[in-house]
Amino acid sequence: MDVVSPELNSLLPDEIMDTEAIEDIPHSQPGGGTTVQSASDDAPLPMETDTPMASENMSLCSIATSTGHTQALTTSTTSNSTFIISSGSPLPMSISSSSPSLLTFKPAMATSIATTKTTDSLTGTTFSTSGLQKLTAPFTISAASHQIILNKVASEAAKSAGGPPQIIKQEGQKLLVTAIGKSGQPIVLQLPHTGSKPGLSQTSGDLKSQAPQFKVVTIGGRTELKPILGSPGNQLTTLQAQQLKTMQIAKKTPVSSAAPIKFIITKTVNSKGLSPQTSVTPVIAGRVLTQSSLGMPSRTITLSEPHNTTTLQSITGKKIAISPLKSPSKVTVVSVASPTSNASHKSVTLPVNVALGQQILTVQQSTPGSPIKVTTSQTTQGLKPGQTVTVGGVGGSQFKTIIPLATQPNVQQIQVPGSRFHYVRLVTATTASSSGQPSGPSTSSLQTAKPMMVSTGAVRMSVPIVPAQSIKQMAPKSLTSAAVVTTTQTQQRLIMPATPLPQIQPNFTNLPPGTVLAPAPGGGNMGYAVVPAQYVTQLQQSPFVTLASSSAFTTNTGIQTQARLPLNGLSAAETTSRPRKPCNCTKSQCLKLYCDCFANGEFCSNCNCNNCFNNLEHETERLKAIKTCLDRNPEAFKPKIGKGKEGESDRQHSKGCNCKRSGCLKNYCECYEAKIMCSSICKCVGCKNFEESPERKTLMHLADAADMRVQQQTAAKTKLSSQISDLLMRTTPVMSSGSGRLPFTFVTKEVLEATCECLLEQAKKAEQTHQPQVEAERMILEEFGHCLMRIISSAGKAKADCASINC
DNA sequence: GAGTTTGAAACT
DNA sequence: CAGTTTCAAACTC
Repeated sequence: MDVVSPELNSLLPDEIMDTEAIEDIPHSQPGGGTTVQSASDDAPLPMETDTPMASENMSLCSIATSTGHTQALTTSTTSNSTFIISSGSPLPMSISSSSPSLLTFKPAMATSIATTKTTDSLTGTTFSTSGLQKLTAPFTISAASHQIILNKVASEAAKSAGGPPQIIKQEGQKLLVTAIGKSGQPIVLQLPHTGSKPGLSQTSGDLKSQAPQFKVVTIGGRTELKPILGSPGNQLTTLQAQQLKTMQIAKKTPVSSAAPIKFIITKTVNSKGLSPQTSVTPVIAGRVLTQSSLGMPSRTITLSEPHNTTTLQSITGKKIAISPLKSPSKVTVVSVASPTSNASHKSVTLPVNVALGQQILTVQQSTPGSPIKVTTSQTTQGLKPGQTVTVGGVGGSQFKTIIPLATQPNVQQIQVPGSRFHYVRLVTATTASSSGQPSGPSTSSLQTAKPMMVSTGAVRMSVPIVPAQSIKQMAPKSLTSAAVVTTTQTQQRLIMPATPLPQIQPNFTNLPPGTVLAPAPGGGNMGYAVVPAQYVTQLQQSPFVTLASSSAFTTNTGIQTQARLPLNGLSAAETTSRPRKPCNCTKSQCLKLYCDCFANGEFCSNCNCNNCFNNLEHETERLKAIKTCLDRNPEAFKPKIGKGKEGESDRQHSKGCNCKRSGCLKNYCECYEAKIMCSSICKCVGCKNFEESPERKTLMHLADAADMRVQQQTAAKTKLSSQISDLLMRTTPVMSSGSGRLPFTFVTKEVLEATCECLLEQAKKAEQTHQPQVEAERMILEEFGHCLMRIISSAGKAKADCASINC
């Protein structure tokens, strides 16, 4: 085990999120026999999220009942870090570490949660799995380090199931944990070799060719991570492991028969946030992931975070608690599978996406039959079928997230901008266990689609939560993967695969900013719906949006809210504050880069376009168009204006302009439009858009003057407006008293006629004296002013009289 | 608001 | 890759 240093941590996002790698890895792996995999496909792997907390508690428990073995993984951190893993009896596992640090793998028949306090670092070299396998390797968990990587990597030794002891190696600063075997089978925690050979650590369960890896990253300064690995229980799946494989989305993952899962994510202060519904084991000032014990119908996972009140929203059967986290905080999502694997096989995919200030929380599930409860604290965002919500970070941080979908339930990732990531680990217990609420349809607080909002620093995204009923209806499409991809700088992309669509799968890394791949409306073979990130927000505004069915998206085209993501180097504030210009496309169907909406990865809304296909109703066409654009230019959706090293002064057009006639001093020029100067890469002719250009300076001055004028006018209007309101406010009491009237109320028909006569008289007078027109107008206006003054004066006197009389 | 100009995008 | 066409925004009147 290794702990990843902060520096490495900062590098992880790209590393983890590399979608290409994701796709490639599965294929590159040798036969399944050599691949380390989790126990069973059905068993979801627990995911965990790290957040930098001064003190945190985390616990993950996964339970597999079928074998009567309970697996519990608990990680608790109290001001320090603790790593505890308990596994079913067949697999006693222990990691000994020198005090004060403690790392423990401990078998438990039922759910066991162990909490240990550790000092800043944990180190150990031995990992034993009840003789089945023994892993010995130096490992370190240090509070200072912020990452823990669980990786499914095969080691040579691991290639033979139940073979020679496996080793947990400390490599660099990464911690890899591999394969979870079925009950009674060895679990391997392994640090990846530099080699890419997939290892295998598990004998039971289907071995998939994929060698999933998942990384758990702890964010934040001092958090320690406590990666947990599922137990050898029957139903721990390779799948989960694969999912956890951070960015690798298994294209062909076995459909997990995961039992109902409850997700509870809570941000708690001293466990205050724990939802009553869940059997949560509060951990000391940290996050608690709790799992129920064997035989219990519980599937609750609670993530608690200090200083939060939790509002629970429940979907029958499953609970999802989402805790908004403050940037350095952690988000944890845990899912526990219910024992009802045999129950009705309505698989439910319940994605919960939460965008937190700088955190992303995603919850996903596919569960058979049982209701789902979602608990959310603070703002939440919606749920989508198969979906993922990613929240963008701010400040140039990039993060990419790929989240496995239905077929890979239980794995979720949370990413935080910057080097801080949050991974959500969903723990699935194949057996029912926990004291969570029964999976009755009734108890859900999410009876209606309720948008959950999570405040995000610069970016806010939300997704409506699907009512429990709808969720049940959600087609358990065997989604192979879900991905959230954030590409450039502050841009974010969400990818929500619904069903496999190999032929059209876009290059995730190049999708338009803020793109979400969601189940395509209309189903069909289309597996992806590319949804602009802001559309997620749009969706949430419609209370009737149902994530359960993809068709729901099609009904929400009118939603307008734009949660724009920063583009072209502009700050989030800039982009969000400025309303998007509606396009006027007539021939491109808004599916070409001519269309600004499309080019920005947005759906058209409130546009003036004709025959627009840039909407969910035409997701198929839209997706194809995106693919076409990406084929033509992989950078097509990336910002043209790169952000300079420091400040805007260094911003530069990625390709340069080609202006011929505008001198690069008109908005035709992309450089000028972006308010940057042309650079050497520009191919413009007669360029005047350079630093010393007098024309440019003149234009700049004019522009500044114009801006100033506008500002002054705006200020004047505001002031006048406030004065008028103030005047009205002052006069209101008079009116309300019934005894007074506003001056204009004195403008009766008679007064009006008299005024007009005065004005006409003045006009005649001017005419008779042969005054020029200008002078005549002046005289008339003057007279009009006098008239007004007399009216106002009369009104004032009348009010004064009334007041005196009343007194 | 209609028409023109412009340059990026798309096409060949 | 270069030349041409298409397109929609920017601009002018």
